[in-house]
Amino acid sequence: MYRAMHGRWGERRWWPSRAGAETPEGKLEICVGTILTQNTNWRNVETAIANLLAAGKMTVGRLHRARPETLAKLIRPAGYFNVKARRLQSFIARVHTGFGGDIAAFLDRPLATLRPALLGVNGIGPETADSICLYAAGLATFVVDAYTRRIFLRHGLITPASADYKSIKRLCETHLPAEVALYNDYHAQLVETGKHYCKPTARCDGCPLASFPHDPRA
DNA sequence: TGCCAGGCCGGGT
DNA sequence: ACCCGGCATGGC
Repeated sequence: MYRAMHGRWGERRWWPSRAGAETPEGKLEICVGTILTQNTNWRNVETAIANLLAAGKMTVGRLHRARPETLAKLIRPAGYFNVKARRLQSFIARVHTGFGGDIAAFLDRPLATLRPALLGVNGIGPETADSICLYAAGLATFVVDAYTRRIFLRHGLITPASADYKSIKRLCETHLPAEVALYNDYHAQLVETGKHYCKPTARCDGCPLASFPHDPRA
């Protein structure tokens, strides 16, 4: 299924997009993006990120010191701007107080400690935590999202009873080599495929996965 | 015109 | 352990 999707869309080259995941600025931008894109179209998130950059707020220090209302105004296009302003600052607070604002140091930990630390931040759930671990920290952890669940359900790889986050994640990680580059692109492929062909209303026609057994109504 | 978007939290059963 | 309402803008 991965080869079919990759053949259709090509390498997705998700994060890092702009600054590069090697630089602290790039890592921070990825973390901010993961929070802003919660249940939100990436297009809107790009506008919000551009606003933060233009306002010179895309640093740990500036995000930490900014008033919530100021932040909310800048990230308005991303929706849920009040909750996201708070979530952004609760994340930044950990980086600021625990690691002197050094985002690279904050991320430079094994999965076994970084992931729980992220889950302890109010506003960071399993998907956002895994996205930060995979895309910003470069750790091999599989990211599960609504499209992953929907596609796997339609293809009978999971059942409604086994469709919880942890089960789907485990399924992927036990059947795939634990490679960062693969996990990175695989998640992106699922999202791209889902956006075009696996919305709540069934439109499987032309889907790169159409030749695999599936039930559009599932 | 609705429906949907790269979720998560808090309060209630 | 689930279930649900709330959060909100912008594009197709």
